[in-house]
Amino acid sequence: MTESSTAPRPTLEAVAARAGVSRATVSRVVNGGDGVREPLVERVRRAVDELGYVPNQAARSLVTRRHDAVAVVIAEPETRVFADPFFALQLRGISKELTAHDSQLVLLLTEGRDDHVRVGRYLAGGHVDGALVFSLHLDDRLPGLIHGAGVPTVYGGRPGWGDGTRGAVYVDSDNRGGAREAVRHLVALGRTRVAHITGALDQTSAVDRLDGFRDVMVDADPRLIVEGDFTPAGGERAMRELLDRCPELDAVFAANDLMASGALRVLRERGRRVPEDVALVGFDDMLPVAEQTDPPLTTVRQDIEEMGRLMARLLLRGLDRRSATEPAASGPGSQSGLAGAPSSVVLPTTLVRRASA
Amino acid sequence: MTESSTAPRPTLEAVAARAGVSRATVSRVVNGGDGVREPLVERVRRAVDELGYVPNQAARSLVTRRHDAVAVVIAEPETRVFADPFFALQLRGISKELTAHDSQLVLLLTEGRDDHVRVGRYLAGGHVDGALVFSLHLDDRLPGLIHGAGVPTVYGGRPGWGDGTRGAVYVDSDNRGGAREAVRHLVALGRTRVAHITGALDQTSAVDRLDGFRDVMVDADPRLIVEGDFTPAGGERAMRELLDRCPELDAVFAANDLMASGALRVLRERGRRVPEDVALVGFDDMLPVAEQTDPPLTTVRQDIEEMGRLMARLLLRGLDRRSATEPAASGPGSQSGLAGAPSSVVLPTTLVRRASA
DNA sequence: GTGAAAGCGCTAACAC
DNA sequence: GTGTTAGCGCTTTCAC
Repeated sequence: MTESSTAPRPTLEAVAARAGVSRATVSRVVNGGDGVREPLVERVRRAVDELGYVPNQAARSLVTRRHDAVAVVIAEPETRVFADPFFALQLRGISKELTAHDSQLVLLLTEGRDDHVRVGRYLAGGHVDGALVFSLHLDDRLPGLIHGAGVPTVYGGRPGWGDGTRGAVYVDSDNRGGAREAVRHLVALGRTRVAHITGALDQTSAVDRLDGFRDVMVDADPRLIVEGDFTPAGGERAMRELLDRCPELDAVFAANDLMASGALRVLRERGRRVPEDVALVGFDDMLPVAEQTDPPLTTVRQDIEEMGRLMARLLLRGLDRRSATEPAASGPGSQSGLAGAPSSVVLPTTLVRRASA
Repeated sequence: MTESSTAPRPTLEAVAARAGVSRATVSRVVNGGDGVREPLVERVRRAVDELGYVPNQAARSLVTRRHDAVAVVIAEPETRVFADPFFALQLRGISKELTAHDSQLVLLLTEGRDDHVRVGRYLAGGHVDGALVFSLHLDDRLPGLIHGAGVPTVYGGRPGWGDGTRGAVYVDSDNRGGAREAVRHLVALGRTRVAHITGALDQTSAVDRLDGFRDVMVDADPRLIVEGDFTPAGGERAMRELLDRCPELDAVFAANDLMASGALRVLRERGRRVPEDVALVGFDDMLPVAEQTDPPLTTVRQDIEEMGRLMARLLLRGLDRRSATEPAASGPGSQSGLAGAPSSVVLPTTLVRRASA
């Protein structure tokens, strides 16, 4: 294992001794140096460099109760977690924003229900200043546990109505509006037998997109709606079922691009031309997928990285606000529902027209 | 922001008071309960539950110098970071192993050179017990910084020969052997004009695969080797160049599946049949890619998730060993090169035959 | 076996 | 401005 000496790291004390000042002064310099005269600042800085001093974060957190760290919880029980670039993009957005704010990203991946308790315990343990939580499923008890942990939280996607999610702050896309636009586009193309491959219906994004579909296809033939699971394989399966049940369909709206790509393969395999025989619209505008299918996908774009960034920004803003007002507002039982508290954001979507519809 | 009361969390002290014992006893119970008599253990446990006590990790770390956290550093400057399922898979493997060991995963994504200093500082700050580092580029100063930080580290992929990487522990695939096998397969198929699309040559994996290619195609026409960058777009670009330079080529070995998929598109676009006119082999066996291209890719499989798991296991084993021997071995300047220290692992690869070659 | 007491390294009042 | 001091909540000798 690569590593250098196990020599004990220098402490504030050591720096103070070397610079010939008190620990308090060193502390001030290390934390910005306000209210310390220039020559001293200089002396301390030099001592810090010479000794290679780095503050011990544990000691600092112990007194400040800040950690400059945020947990990112991805509650995806299945193998799907990362195969989907979706999470990756959100993570990037989050990472950028946190970095800019000098906060660390602690990644909590949950593989199954058991992990939820672990996550709850971790959050309650006061390791992090806040949490960003994704991909909740309707029956999750995670929100309850998180609520119980008393950690400021922003959700990615509108959470369901489980424990502790009323009043929750979240960032979401306009899933319903986007779906509506997608289906309207198909209708405008003259398609009349429009099918829908839904996402996993235990997630609000899938439900909202289905609602959007129904908004336009008010009395859609129920055979034209099949539940998928957001994976390419699920898209294939759903497409086969649709084709079997309703061979005369002339358009498909898939709840994400990954499923659309699966559907596309099945359509080709069954000899349907896209878009001539069947028009196809996806959701996400995940470039590596949407641009590289043949034909490229018409899809509903949501700015995923921006969603991530926004979540982080919302959380950090809340934390700053709270630490600013803390002395006054804190106390047993106080809720953080102050005026000016961050509130949820729903981002608009746009239809991107390519060749598939 | 969702959260419950800001009521101060109970401390050891509080639990001790409630259970009618000393802090020391509570601490013992919380940490396993050895050497505490059963009735007391029970009393303390109940008090813990009733109060909802969760240990404050900062306080604990301050004295134990353990953090039960491991940093995962992904040094990928470009947008590519996550679009590539490669990282995702490794992360999953790592996450599983860390979880089983009750360690947290702190994700450090670097977007550019500037971030390296930040990462170095973070690691030196003693936030984590060790680090897992990926995707180093040859000119990276990251290894130097990490070495300087004095944190036990395991690398993903053989690091180059920058600062502080001699003697480094790493987990890698047998890139050279795998490449050899791929190219031999093409040769066995009767192909004589075998081209190679390399990965980004500032990474050892790309260099090793190129070496493997050369091992078999001993005096390959230099026009048949084009540098790619591990992305689909890079694969397309490289394939175009190859076709322009050397239209008579009859086989291509791409250094990963993503580039192979790009190459495949270009081959189709230029009217070459795969595998009839041009046989194509990839590397990775990234299922969502390799299985779903048309035709499916023949490729060199490496077990990426297992690599991640192994990296974590190696690191954790090293940490355990070290904390066990610490009292004796530590001291200024001591290196952790003890007998029994984990050493690097190179995992075998296997050729997976599908339709493309 | 259990408790008392001494810090871990730092920040934040409060004096000077 | 700068130093002094009192903890933050926990683990860990060391007595009993």
